[in-house]
Formats: sequence, C-alpha cells, structure tokens
Amino acid sequence: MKQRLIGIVGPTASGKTSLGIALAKRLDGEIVSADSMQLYQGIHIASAAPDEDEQCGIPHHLIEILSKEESCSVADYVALARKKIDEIIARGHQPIVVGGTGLYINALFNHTQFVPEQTDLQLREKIEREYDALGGEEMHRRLEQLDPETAHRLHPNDRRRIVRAFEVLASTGRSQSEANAASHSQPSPFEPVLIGLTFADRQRLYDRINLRVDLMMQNGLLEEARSTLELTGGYGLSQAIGHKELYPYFTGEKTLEQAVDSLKQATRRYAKRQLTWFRRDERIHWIELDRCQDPLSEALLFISTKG
RNA sequence: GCCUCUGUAGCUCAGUCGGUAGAGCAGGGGACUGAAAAUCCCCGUGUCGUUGGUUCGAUUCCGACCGGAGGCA
Repeated sequence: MKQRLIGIVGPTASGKTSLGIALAKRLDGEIVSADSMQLYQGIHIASAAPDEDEQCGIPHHLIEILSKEESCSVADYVALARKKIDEIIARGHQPIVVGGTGLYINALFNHTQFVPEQTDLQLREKIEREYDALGGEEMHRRLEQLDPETAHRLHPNDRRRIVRAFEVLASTGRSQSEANAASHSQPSPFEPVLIGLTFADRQRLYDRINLRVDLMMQNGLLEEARSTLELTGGYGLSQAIGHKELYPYFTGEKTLEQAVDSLKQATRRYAKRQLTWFRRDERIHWIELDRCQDPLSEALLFISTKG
C-alpha cells in the first residue's frame, strides 16, 4: 500500500501554514515546506516563515536551511524533500508538505526523476550570450532542428526555457522532450492527497495580502530588505518578492509609499500566478475559505476519504 | 450671478470633419521539468453625464439640466 502524502497548496497569504499545523496536530504529522524562499536564511519576514512560536511544537523541515548566497534547483529541492519525507515516515509520522512553489510541488508529487547533473553555469551563460547575440527568433529556429517538440511549445521570447533546452542538449546529448519523458518512468511510492486553499472572491485574498504586507513593514521588513541589497546574480534570494521592491526606496527612486504599493502589487500578481499553476491540477481538493465554515474539518474529511 | 473649460473603460486620457470608440495603467486568462516569489504568451462593449432638438442616423452639432475645474464680480 502506498504511503499517503498530504500536500497543502495555494496562493500566498491564504493560510497554508496554520492549516498545516492544525492538521499535523490531529494526524501526528511533521511539516515539510515546499517554498522556494522559506528555504533561505535572512528572509524570515518576507517569506512569512513560521518562527518557533508559530510552529507550535510541530517539527518543520526545509525552512531557513540555506545561506543567502546559495541556490537550489528543483532537483536539489526534491532530493532534500524526499530525504525528509522518508525520515518522517520511518519515525511513523505523517508527512505534510506545505507550500506555494508549484514547480517544487509538482516535481515532488509527480515523482519526477532528475538525472544527476550539476547545473553548469558557464555553459548556461555561454548559451545566454548566444541567445542575446542571435535573437530569440533565430535561436527558436535552431531549436526547431534539434528538438522540434520542445521548440513547438516554447515562444521565441522565452529566453530562459530556450536556453535551458540547449543546455539539456549540450550536457546530456538528448533532447529535452526525451529527457522529460524519461523523468516519469518510475511509479510514485506516494498516494497524493492534495488540498488547495483559495477564496471564491479574489478581492478577499488581495485584502489579506495588502494587510500582510503592512504587517511585514511593522515587523521590520525594511531592515531585512536592506541586508540583502548587495545580493546579485539573479538566483535564489535575490529574486524574492518583498526585498527587491523596496530597493528603489533605498536609492531614492521611489517614496516608501510607492515602493510598498508596488510590493503589494507584485505579491498580488504572484498569488494570481500561483492560482493559475494549481488550478489545472485536478487532484487538488479546493477549500474556499470565504465560504467554508470549518476548513480543518473539511480537510480532515477529505483526507479520510483517501484512506 | 455671469463667462470659459470639462464630463468617454476601474483610473488617467485620446478620438469620431455625424455612420455607436481606443491607448497607457489597473485588472483578467494561460503556460511552466535543474534560476520558479523567476520567466514567457494572450485579452479592451463601455447607458461616450442626463434629457430634449436637428438629422435617415447623435457619443460627435444645438439647447436645457446635473456634476467638476478655473476666471470675473
């Protein structure tokens, strides 16, 4: 019989953390974060990572484990998460994955296998320079020759994915479409039990986001952001919503109010993208928080129907 | 009180020499396999302030009224 793997997903500020803890208390669970930013130290406030108090004595994993300069690929994340999940199961506890990073959630719950391969940044930069020199149209045409399937689903402007497609070709010798197909050759050892949190009225979610940003500001977000100002490279922490939107205030390009407004907007847009990502996963059981009286009971009920 | 300007998408505004309209922002939808809080793609019908008049036809011209801004008293 497959091991039940519970996942709580949804947009930022929807209350995943507290539902996860409530479920863990009922089910003898431990939390495994699936959040690309909570992974890092130095972004406690902006990532809304639960602190000691908020964790309520429930073990939390993959929170604040990386230094500011490190980065973590999906493959890295899945390896870390699988290890934690296996340990939790060995302890006889229920693993509960909580997070809003769709790519990580998918790879974990779809049991994607990544071939051992270290990201080759020099190769990537070389291909990026080529893309910039030749243009997206030309790169897209060239990809069409080598990996037509991948080229077909990519837009010429999608620099990041086109570069990655060439990267796969150069480093593995096979096309990305082949590599992707091979990544699902093993059956998953897990029975996925996915719960999504959302609001029937989008504005309710946006109100919560705006409020939460104000609270972050009260809790010292400005100082936290200042301390990551020097990060560069475009990987990991330097991409975090909550810091980069405040930099224009430090340089005097924006007033504090303008910077905070753009931070709220960036967070709202992010929440929208998260909803788009999760909506297409038909395994997810959605709970509408502005309509549901008792989300915990509904979640428990759904879990019980899944064995 | 009089004069001038103004009222068009959620907001800021174009525009139609009369044939019912389009930009930016906001917003919405979608994609996503090693950077993912990233990256990329697509989407504009709205009593043209109200009401009369002229006209085959008015958001457009004319009148009145209502709202806003400014000027003169």
